[in-house]
Amino acid sequence: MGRSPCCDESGLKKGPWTPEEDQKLVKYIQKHGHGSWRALPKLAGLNRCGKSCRLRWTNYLRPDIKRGKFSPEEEDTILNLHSILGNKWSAIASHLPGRTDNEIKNFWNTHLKKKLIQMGFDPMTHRPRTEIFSSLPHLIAWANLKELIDNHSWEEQAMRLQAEMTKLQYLQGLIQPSDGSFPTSQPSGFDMDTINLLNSLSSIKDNNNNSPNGLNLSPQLDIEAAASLQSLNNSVPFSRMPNLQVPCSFQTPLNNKDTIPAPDQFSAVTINSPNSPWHQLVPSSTRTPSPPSIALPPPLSDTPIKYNTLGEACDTSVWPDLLLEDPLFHEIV
DNA sequence: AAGTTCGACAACCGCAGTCCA
DNA sequence: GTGGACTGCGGTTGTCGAACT
Repeated sequence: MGRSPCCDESGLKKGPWTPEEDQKLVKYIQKHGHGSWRALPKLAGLNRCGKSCRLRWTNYLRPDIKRGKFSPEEEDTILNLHSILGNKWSAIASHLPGRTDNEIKNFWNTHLKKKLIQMGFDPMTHRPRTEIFSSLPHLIAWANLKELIDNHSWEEQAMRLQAEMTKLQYLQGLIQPSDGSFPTSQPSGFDMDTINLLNSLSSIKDNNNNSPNGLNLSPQLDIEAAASLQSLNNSVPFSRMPNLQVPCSFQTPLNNKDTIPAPDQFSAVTINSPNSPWHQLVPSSTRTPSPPSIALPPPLSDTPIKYNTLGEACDTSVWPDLLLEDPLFHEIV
């Protein structure tokens, strides 16, 4: 075991590296390899500790490092892997060629984590932050009461409150489908973890097949992933789940040309009134199953379309219109 | 224009695991 | 088997430039 000797020996430089130091380090490693990091600084003529040299090399100077913005595909992979692996940055980095664990960690902390929180998801569990939704009825009631006192009649407000509660129930049903209260798209026992795993397997497999920089899975794992996908496809409505399980749009216009057909086991039905431009997807016992090929996920890089838990096409960067329209949502989030 | 705040990211710290004498 | 040296890893801090007041 043994604790590593402290790097703080007096005289050793700390802080940002200068171009000259970088050049020395690169030159030395190109010529001799890094060998022992502890011995390297002296040999390379650097007034740094070996640990600092190692970090500088692995996180910044290594020739195979890919710099610049993360692509949407990389972001997708990070999110999926993080939902399974948690903060195992090195493990995640091993699936993203050219990216370092430090870079991914920073990207997560500065971008993705905030994004998830803003969307109301717990960045650690990737599940909806239920405390927000459990407090929603109270907040809505409070807000409505305030508005009621200010502006409207009791009758008018009673109707509004009822509408809000219906909206909320619908929302909860979609986000937490396992409670079985509202339209649910998943068979019992098919939880978020399974979805995450499935999602990741799907993206891993796709990356492996389609990208020269794809993931380096062993053939065996690839076969297992494919087998898992296939078996899950037999029991699961959709094999390609959305990023983060973001509930995307809860309703889509019926007359929209771009509307994606409801996936297998679901029918589009109108809600509220026959003239409503909106529909929701509900389990359907009458539809015939789709061919297996439909259930297989399209290649990640080739498909701009993503699906929410109901299988709707959606833009994962967008929150449900229902929520976004609600000023209360902005107050809470 | 100067001061302050914020965000992004590079770098550091310290624990834990592995290797080897 | 033991303990020191070394490396890997994840969390945290520091720095710097941009945006804001």
